[in-house]
Amino acid sequence: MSKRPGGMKKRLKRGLWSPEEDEKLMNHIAKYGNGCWSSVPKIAGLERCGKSCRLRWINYLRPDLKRGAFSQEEEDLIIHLHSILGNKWSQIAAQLPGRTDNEVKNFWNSFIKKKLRQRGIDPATHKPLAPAGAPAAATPVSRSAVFSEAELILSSPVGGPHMPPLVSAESYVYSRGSMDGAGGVVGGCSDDGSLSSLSGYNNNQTADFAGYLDADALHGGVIPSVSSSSTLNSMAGVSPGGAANTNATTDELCCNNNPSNSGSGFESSTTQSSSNHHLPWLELGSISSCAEDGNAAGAGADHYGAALDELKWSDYVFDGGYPQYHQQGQCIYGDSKAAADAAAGQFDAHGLGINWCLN
DNA sequence: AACTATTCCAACCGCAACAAA
DNA sequence: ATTTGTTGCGGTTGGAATAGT
Repeated sequence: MSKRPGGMKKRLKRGLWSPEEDEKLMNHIAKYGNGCWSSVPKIAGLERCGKSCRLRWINYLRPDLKRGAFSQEEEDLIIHLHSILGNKWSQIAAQLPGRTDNEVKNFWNSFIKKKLRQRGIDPATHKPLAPAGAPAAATPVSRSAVFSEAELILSSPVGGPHMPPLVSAESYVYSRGSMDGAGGVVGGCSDDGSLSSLSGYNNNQTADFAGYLDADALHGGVIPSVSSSSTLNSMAGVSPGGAANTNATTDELCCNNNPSNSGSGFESSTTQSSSNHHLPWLELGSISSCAEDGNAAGAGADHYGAALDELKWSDYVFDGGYPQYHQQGQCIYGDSKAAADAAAGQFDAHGLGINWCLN
């Protein structure tokens, strides 16, 4: 599946990853943690660029990935978040534990987009499509206007108990139930392009940004900062080296993420709120959240780190939890999507947490 | 059965942001 | 202040899988 030859000094392998390569990479991460991706290929004996290794890990090998079909709730959430955030896939994915930005993006492009169009909604603007013959689509919503508002929202402290509603609820209905049937969506943005109304995230239930973006509503996660929170950091998953990546010195960084290092191999999300209900291993350990700045500072982090000391990453990875390969490592859960779905039940973040904690 | 078209998704690319030297 | 290296993100692409003829 080579994309382009790309004359490099040292010939790097491209295309699909083989099970052997995956194993090497997982072995490497099990041993050293992640971080310093540029050195990973050399140390791990992979003929890939570090970037490719990173992608492979983030999008495919990470044990906290959910995989399997998107649920109705996830789909609705994606649509709704997209209406607010636009193509900020990493931020959208951050609200979907176990999902990667790539996965969400693909899902959007291959499924949701189509579906919205079928229902007469412009997936780009989330407004009703102009009827055929009408002058080109309804004045496109000024994305900048929308985003600036969204970003304003996002950048403002979330969770203020009395954050005023930013929009009133009207008729921006995405919920499947509401859309099925004649007419689909009506209403939407105000003339000035701002998202003046967003409602019915769930069956016309009145909603507003503030409510929608409430930490609890968003799987307990605080909206990630636009700056640097990555999917990896902000998803409810293992984030080996997460904060360490940003704080450690280079010397430390290059593989200081060994899980045995005071838990630093697995930092909790930078975007976790105090509610960790999507961090089952935290629940199991009754661990409070970490500092929001991603430094995992404070008692919560210490607690977390201590608990994680108990984890045996390599045990998990290579003991039972190690995925089965299917055709060039493309399906790590079994022979079919069904199997994958079934497996997901025990290999999702929850199962993972349990496994790890039990190890 | 053979061929073609379409769909889906893993992986790649380029760019931007950031940190360290 | 500048350069260099690393990481993260979003857009795009190639090809395997699947559906249709």
